[in-house]
Amino acid sequence: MGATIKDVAVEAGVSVATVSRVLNNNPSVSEDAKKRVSAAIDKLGYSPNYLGRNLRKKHTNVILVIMPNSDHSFYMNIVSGIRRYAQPRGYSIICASTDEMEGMELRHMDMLFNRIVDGVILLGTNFDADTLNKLSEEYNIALCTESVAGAEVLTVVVNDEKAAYDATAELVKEGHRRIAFVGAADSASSSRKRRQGYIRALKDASIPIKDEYMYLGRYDYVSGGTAVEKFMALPEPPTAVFCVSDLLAFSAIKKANDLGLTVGKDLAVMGFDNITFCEMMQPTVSTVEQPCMEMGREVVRKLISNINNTNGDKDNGYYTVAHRIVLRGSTGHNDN
Amino acid sequence: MGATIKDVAVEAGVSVATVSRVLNNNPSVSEDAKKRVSAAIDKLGYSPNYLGRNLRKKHTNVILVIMPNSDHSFYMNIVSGIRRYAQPRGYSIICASTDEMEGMELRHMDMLFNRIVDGVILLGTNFDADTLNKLSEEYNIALCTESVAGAEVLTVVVNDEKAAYDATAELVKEGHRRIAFVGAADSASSSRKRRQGYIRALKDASIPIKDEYMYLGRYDYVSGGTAVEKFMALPEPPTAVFCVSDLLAFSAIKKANDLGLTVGKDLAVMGFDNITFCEMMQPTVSTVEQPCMEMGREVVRKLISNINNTNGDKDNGYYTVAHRIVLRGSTGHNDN
DNA sequence: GTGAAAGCGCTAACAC
DNA sequence: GTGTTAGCGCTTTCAC
Repeated sequence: MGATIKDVAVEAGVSVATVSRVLNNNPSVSEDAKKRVSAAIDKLGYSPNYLGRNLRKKHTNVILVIMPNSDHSFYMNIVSGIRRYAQPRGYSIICASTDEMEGMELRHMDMLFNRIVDGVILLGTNFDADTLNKLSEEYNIALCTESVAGAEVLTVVVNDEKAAYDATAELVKEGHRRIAFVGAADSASSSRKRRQGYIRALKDASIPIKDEYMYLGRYDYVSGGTAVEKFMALPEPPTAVFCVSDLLAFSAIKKANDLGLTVGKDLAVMGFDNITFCEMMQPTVSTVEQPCMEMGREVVRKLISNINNTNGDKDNGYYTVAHRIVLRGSTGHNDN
Repeated sequence: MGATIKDVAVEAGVSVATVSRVLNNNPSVSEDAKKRVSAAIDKLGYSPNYLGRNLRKKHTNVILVIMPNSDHSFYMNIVSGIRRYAQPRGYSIICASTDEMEGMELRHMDMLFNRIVDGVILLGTNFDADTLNKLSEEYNIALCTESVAGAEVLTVVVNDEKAAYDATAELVKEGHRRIAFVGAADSASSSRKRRQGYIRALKDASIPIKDEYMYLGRYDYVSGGTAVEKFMALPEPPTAVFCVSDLLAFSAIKKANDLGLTVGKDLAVMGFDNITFCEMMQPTVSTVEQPCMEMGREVVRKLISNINNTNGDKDNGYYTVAHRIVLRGSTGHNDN
């Protein structure tokens, strides 16, 4: 088992250099030699050992995507977008997830330090700006969906502030004046920015900001329900809730249902992300769509360009990509 | 950038062999040397190049998981189980997904052929038994959640026939006599087996099998709704529907709702997999739970043992793992 | 306890 | 158009 380039060479009666040349589509090799090498490869069932190749070439053509957790089906859409761009260009994409465990992110980054991958795309990160900047000097990294303030690192995100502004403004337009907000802790820059957008939209509509209409928990499922429970116990409960993730919206909707409210009528709920399940829920859920495919494509496109950029001027820009408000049943709109 | 073992050696005033020894925790190295090497490593910010290391060691300690698509959040739970076992044992797990595209599976397997990974776990496959058997001779591969008939390859799955039998029997026990089935094409062994289990359960209850109560589509979301639409147009529509995936159940439920039926009362729906969203749906959905964590753990445990088994007798066994029926709102049970 | 040196499989100068 | 050879960064015998 495990034929090497040398085996192929003797089988084909040529030197290893010639074999290597046909492997790499080097034009300067005769038709005859090419044919004999191909035959030998087939006969021996040879495939090149990439450890040797990559060691020599000093790059691997694989890019690692690190996700904070694995239950956001939203991340998968980004990965799809990344893959669709990268694969035809000779890059393999591999994924790892942090499962929100301490130290895991750094563990995964080892693949970068150990030269197993050429670059890393972080779909959310716990690294601070300093660390990121230092990392970015020596390695090719990029942020996607979650920026970090002060980090001069290639990042592509949605304009979170504007997106939240638009979502909230839409709720206002529907006639709501008592609009609550469910966010994650402000440490997540996306949630912080969305909260700012929410506040700005209320201000623009001359609606006073109420602390009791703001709930900050975690990005995951449970917090939404807790928030709604709290909101609905208020003397003046809100008529609309804007959640910074669809998962949060789902749990908010469920709790509202349990409380006997008809979502879309008694209470409007708006999510964020537009994951597939939004259309499967009952009612379907309104949300802010992040253009996952496009984000994935853009971030990997720029990252690859950085990787191939030997002269030091890499693109560490901050790019935003257009969001879209999707109105469905949970805000009283018709489906389809 | 990119210090090598040689740099560390000169910095520490020792030979590369000694550096390598401390890197690999070889006991036969003096405290003093160890200290100097560690200092040099820190100073230079050195991390070993795994391409060199792996080339020499002839293994990489990474295992690849290939998924048929990326929207089954169910797969992610298996990957979690795999990771939780593998990581503490020095193995990295990386994921790739086929996105149901022709040829992608083989493309990903290249990582195995190219020695980039030590083994592969297939969460569903398009390879036939012959191919799999041939592959398994030379490489370490395993199947999980989806077996293939005639393949003598390490596989761990749920007993699909029995699981479907139990699910259907439960529906019978609830008093249903008109029970429909929504499956994927029989080419998917899991779906075929589940259909067999469904049939056996009906037979055991002396309920005649009706062709018009059987719908075979795809594993994904849409088919469920189509099926329900068809079923409900029947002169004698079913009172219960068993779907071979939760996604199918979700879409069945949605369609039933659209048709004005109250799921859990007018129509019972049972899914398969127990993905997280089952608890978020309205009503919550009853299902057959596959013990993802356990499956992941078992399959990777056995695969790693195969990888480390230099003498040729590898474990190509077929293992099943216990399923569990979870009763929720969609079959009229309380959510608790 | 430590170092010199061979070699893992491959690519790329260089020579012819 | 082809072969020879050095060497990518590392581990591991084998001497000492």
